[in-house]
Amino acid sequence: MTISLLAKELGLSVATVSKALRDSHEISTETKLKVAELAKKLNYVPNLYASSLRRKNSKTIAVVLPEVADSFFSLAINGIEEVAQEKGYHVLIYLTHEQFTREEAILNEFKNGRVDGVLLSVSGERPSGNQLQELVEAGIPVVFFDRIFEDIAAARIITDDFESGYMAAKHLLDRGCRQISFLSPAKNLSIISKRQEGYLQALKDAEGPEMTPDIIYCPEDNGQCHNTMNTMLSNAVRPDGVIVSVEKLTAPVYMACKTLKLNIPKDIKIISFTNLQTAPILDPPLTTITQPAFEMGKKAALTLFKGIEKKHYNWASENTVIPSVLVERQSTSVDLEL
Amino acid sequence: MTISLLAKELGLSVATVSKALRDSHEISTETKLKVAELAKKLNYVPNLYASSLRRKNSKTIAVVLPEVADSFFSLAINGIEEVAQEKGYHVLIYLTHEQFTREEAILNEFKNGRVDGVLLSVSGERPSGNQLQELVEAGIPVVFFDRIFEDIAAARIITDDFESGYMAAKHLLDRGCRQISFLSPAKNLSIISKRQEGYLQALKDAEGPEMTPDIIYCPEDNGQCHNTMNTMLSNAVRPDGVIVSVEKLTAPVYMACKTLKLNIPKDIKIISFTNLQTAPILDPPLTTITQPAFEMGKKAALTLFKGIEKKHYNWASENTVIPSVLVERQSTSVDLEL
DNA sequence: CTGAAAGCGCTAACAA
DNA sequence: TTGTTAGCGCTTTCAG
Repeated sequence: MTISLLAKELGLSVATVSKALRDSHEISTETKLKVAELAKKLNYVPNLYASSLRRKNSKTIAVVLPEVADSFFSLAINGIEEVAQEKGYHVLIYLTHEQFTREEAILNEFKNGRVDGVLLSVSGERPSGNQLQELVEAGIPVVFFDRIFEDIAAARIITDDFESGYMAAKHLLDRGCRQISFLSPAKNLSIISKRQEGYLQALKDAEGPEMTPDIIYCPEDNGQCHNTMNTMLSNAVRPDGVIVSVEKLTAPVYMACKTLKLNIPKDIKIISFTNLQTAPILDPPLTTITQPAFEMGKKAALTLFKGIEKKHYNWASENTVIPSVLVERQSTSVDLEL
Repeated sequence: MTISLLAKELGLSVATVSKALRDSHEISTETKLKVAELAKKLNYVPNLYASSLRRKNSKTIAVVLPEVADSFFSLAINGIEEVAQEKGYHVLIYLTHEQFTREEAILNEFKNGRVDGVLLSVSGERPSGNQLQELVEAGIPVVFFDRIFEDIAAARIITDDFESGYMAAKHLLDRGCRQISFLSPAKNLSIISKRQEGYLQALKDAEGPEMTPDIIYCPEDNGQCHNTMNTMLSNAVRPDGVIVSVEKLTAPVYMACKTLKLNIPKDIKIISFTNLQTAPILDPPLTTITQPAFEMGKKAALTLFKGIEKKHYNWASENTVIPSVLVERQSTSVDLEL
């Protein structure tokens, strides 16, 4: 089914049919009706590629993520998809698996009209600065969400990672912890560094004797990670509080505590950056710093469409910070109602 | 950057450049090299829409899911994306939110060359039979995964839901349960019915006095669900075993038990269909039936590409069943080492 | 081995 | 209000 077929059937020109289909003001209501009717009857679906080629837009956006097996990104996708569907846009999804080269290759493909805009959470290895710069210069709207690349002038939807890190540490301090470790994935992610800075600052600001920060790197391959944790927790001076800076390290820590028969929160208190919906039914229920994932996804998409629709000339300097919230549960409680 | 620009620069024709770019055998190695070099230097990226329009394929597949905030689908996406990226394909993602009308609208868009193939997990309301039929008839490869629509002849990648349901019930029976409830979402999903049938069969097959099945529907809006569970668990004859047929009902059940001070597994044993990675650190650790999510995604994509590449003439009758596995943990244990 | 030319389906000047 | 026409960038016969 093509426009020209419709046109022939109706005894009209392709131009007229095309305009009628797009509800142009220069077409009579009568013909519009006739066209619409036949289109429906014959189940006409426009060829998006033809129209994209001609109009130089594609009605599709790209979402580039490190991964999707993390509840933050899952929730964010929901937010993104919701507004995209509302706007009649299609959503392409790409996973970088935190690999720089993949990210580069992916972004490179967007330079030729493939997508009308890009939503990006940069990979851990290092951000694809050049590709990004070129994209932005090519006039393709880019919105960072959650994980940004500072050097590129693009809109940003983030949460307050420094604040959150500070908040997490402060929370543990308030609960009496004096030896707080910060558990970090090996990657040099900006958001993790910010959380880490917040943690360091909170230690500095704390009353009483100075505390020595303790940052522990846990590579993502399981074996290693488990060992690191076991060592950390079996040490003579083991932490009495742990900040888990990233969701995927939560389960390993809990498991390690179980193995070593460390009681949470009596022996050690744990707070974790996560959107896990099972936090309240963990053993014990986990105190979390929860990111507004859905909202961030939604807001990011909304901002991207501002850029795509060129409604706001300075949309690219938008810098939205949506606060994370600390939800206190038993993993950091002081009384032992467990 | 277009082919004709490259051609001009090189003093060649567009045809030659096009062929060189696609590594055609009718082009000399020398010119191929020259073309490749300049293309890289000028950062040429082919316009996918132009080539799609011409070739009638799009190098993109669609993945249509009920939702993504479920660990099964998150994991499946990873599998899908992996093989798509390997094949150089793009992945469009669409969420139906279990709504029939959305699913219909989405599928309808695929009729005009938008995608080369569709990976579909049907929505809960009811499957979009007509749209699907038309898609299949239009020659667009469709692969069902996890949730299928029986009446449509398309490849299927599923798990053994009847078996799993049977296995779950059998497991509880073996652990001494005599009053087993089956917790179901309100939707009429084929996979849930299969699990349910397995459960019913297991009850029938069980030795000893006949047991009355008890199927409890929990609508997805939270309040309702919570009430239903509270009622179920406060009844005079409350269940001593529960099969949670779908991931998202797990947390509510655990919460309800907590509220009612029911001890799992002493007072009530729970087994759940879920891919939650936090299952081992729940309170208590949760016995699960785990679906091979990543593998299913991967296999589904692989099968789809068979269809797209037309390598196997009868790929559409492929019907792969990947078994789920029962992982026993404390939520169904008989001794009270808790 | 290279090139000329037609056209994929649609849109947007411009004419009528 | 409708129609004519010229492409968008690419692929693909078919000639050279």
